[in-house]
Amino acid sequence: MQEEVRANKNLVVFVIHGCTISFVSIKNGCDTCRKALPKWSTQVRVNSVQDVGPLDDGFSWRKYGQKDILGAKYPRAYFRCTYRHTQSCHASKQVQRADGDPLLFDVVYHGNHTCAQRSSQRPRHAASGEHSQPQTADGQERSSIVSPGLKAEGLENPFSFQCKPADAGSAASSDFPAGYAITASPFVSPAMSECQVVGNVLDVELTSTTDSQMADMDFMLQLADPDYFLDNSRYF
DNA sequence: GGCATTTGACCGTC
DNA sequence: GACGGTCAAATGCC
Repeated sequence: MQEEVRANKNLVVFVIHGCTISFVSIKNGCDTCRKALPKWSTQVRVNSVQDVGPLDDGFSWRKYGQKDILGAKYPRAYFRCTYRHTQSCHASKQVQRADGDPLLFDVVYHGNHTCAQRSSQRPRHAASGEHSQPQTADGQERSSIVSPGLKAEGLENPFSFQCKPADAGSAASSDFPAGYAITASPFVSPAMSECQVVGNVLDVELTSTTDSQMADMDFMLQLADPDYFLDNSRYF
């Protein structure tokens, strides 16, 4: 499943079937807290140009900006969590249509939601903008849909995994406790049937070619608790 | 009225 | 100076 892993002492980047997940270590001497936030991206394909359903990932986002990016055909939209101020949730994301494929969106997430709120209610401007709720042909709102294959595996949240150390006795895995569960919220798309998440993060086998500390780590990557990940970032 | 998006201006980084 | 990211005033919708 792993396509590529790029890692050094400060940064680890996973590229898995088109889905890039990068973590900036909190120990890398960054200037701001924002830079220490986990960052990952995914690509989402829609069925039609008008179909922006996949951009509703279950959280409530507020658009705060849009920029034309040099060399990019389409502008980049900037979103932050609606509860940024009320709950100090600093999750944000950037959405940009791919140049070569208008049906493909590049979505980059920064930080994890510290708010516990999902966008169960329909956004006020659901008919416009880039995170409208997916709707059925008759205009009814589509309920949350879980990827069938993952649902079959008993995962209500398709991107919530259990840690799976390859070797419970190894020094590396002892600090990465089995059963440690966190949630990759951005990938919980209620619009799974409407789109194709090009990259799925399921099982990451991380093998270092440059750092002996990283040798043959095999674990289930989980995203919702970056603090834990960053605390253990010495492995990267 | 409250909350959302839009969009030009501003700021920080390279 | 160019560029990307964010701010905030203006505006619109419910």
